[in-house]
Amino acid sequence: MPAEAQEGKGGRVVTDSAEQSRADATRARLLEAAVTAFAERGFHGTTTRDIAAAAGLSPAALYVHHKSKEELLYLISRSGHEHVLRLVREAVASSADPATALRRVVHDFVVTHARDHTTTRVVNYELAALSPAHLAEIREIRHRIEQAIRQLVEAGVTAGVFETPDPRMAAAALLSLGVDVGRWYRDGGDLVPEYIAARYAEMALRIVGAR
Amino acid sequence: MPAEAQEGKGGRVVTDSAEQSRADATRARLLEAAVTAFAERGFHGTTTRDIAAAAGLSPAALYVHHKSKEELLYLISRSGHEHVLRLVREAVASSADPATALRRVVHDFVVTHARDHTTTRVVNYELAALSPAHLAEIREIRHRIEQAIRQLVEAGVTAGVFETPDPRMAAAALLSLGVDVGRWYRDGGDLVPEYIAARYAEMALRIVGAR
DNA sequence: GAAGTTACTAAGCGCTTGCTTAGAATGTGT
DNA sequence: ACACATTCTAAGCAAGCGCTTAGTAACTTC
Repeated sequence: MPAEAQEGKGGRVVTDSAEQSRADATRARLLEAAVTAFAERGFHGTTTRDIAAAAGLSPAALYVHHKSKEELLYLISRSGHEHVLRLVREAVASSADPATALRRVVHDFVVTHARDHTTTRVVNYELAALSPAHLAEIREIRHRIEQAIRQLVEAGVTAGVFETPDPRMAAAALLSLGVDVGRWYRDGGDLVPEYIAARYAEMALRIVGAR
Repeated sequence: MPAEAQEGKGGRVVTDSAEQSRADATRARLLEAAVTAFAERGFHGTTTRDIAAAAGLSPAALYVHHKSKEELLYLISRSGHEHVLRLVREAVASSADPATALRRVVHDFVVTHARDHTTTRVVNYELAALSPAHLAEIREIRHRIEQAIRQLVEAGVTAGVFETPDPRMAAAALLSLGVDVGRWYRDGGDLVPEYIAARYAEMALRIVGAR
C-alpha cells in the first residue's frame, strides 16, 4: 500500500504516494506495460520480453521487481477488482433511495469500464491465467461485487420501488451491461464514457422496473 | 460446405452431412477439441499438442487436416459467427411486429450463448488471435449482426411501439446482454438456457421501452 | 572520493512451441 | 491378393519461451 506511511527498504520514509523511489516508479511502469500488453494480446499472447521492452528495460529487469509474469497479472487483477468493489459499495451507500443508488452504481460502473477499458479487459477476461490460489482470492472479490448489486436490486423490490420477476437475473443483466462495455468500447470514438453511462443508467432503471 | 452435394477427393460423392469420410470425421474431432481448449485456456494458452491429444491423435496429424493452428480458430470463428447471423436474421424476419421479433431475437441469441457458451467464448473473446485477413472477414459478419439488431430497434421506434432516447445504445446493450451470457454461464447450474432467455427477452423489451 | 547499496543488463539455460519430413500402417477397388 | 490412395505417426528442427546467473553501472552516504 504505497498510500500509507511506511519505512522504505533503505531506511527512507515514504510519506505518501506522490513520493516514490526509483524502484517504485519502475515497478509501476512495468505494471502499466503489462496492462496494455495483456489487454491487447492476452496473458499467454504476451511475452516477458514484450513487457520489459515497453517499459524501456532489459528482459531481466522484470524479475528484479516482480516474481513472475503471473504475479504481474495478479497485481493488476487484484487492484482492478478492489477498485470496482470500492466503487460499487460507495455508490450503493450514496443514497437511501434504491433507484438513486442504482443509477449511481451503473453510471460509475460503466464509466470505469469505458475509461479504464484496458484494465477492465484484463480484469474480466484473463482470470483463467491466474494461479489457483490467486484465482480463488479474486473470485472472492468478484462475489462481493455481484452480491452488492444483487442486494441493491432486492432492496428495491422489497421497498416496492422496483418490480421484476427475478431480481437475481436482473442483477446479472446489470453486471453484464457494464462488464461488456470494457469489451466493445474504443477510445477516440464519438461515444464518450459519460454519455454511455447516462444512457445505461436509464436502461438499468427500466430493467429493474423502477417506478 | 459439407451440407451441399460435392465430389469427395477420392471420387466418392458426398450426398449430405450425414455421410462423412473418415477424414471429415477426424477434421471435425480436431475442431471440437480446439473449441474446448480455446474456450478454456484461450488461443495462445493452447498448444497444438493439446488439441491433437484431445482428438486422440499425434501432434503431426493436426497438420494433415488443417493448415495451421490459426486456421482452426478461423474455422471455428467463421462458422460460429455465421450461425449467429443466420439466427438473428431469421428471428428478425419471424414477425412483422417489432416487439415480437425482438423477443425472439433476444431469446434465441441468449439460448445460443448459454447452450453453446464454449463456442461463443471463442467467437467473442479470441478475435485478436486471428490473422489480419481473417479478422477483417469476421468483423464484416459481426457488423451485419449488429446492424440487424440496430435496424430492428430503429424500426420499432419508427413504428411507435418502442420508446428510447438512443436506439443505437439500446441495441448495444441488447448485444451485450447476450454476448456476456457466454462469459458467465456454466453448465450444471440451476439456471437453464431457456429460463435465462425468457427473463432476458422480457428485460430487452423494457430496455427498448416497448408499449 | 572511497565504500556500500540499489538498479540494472548481457548472456544464456532448459524447455516448449508451431510445424515439417520421411515413412509406416490402414483401408479400398479390382 | 495386389496396387494404390488415404490416414496417421515417430522423430526432430529452428525459434521462442519464462526465468536465472553473474557481473556492471548508477546512485547515496560519509
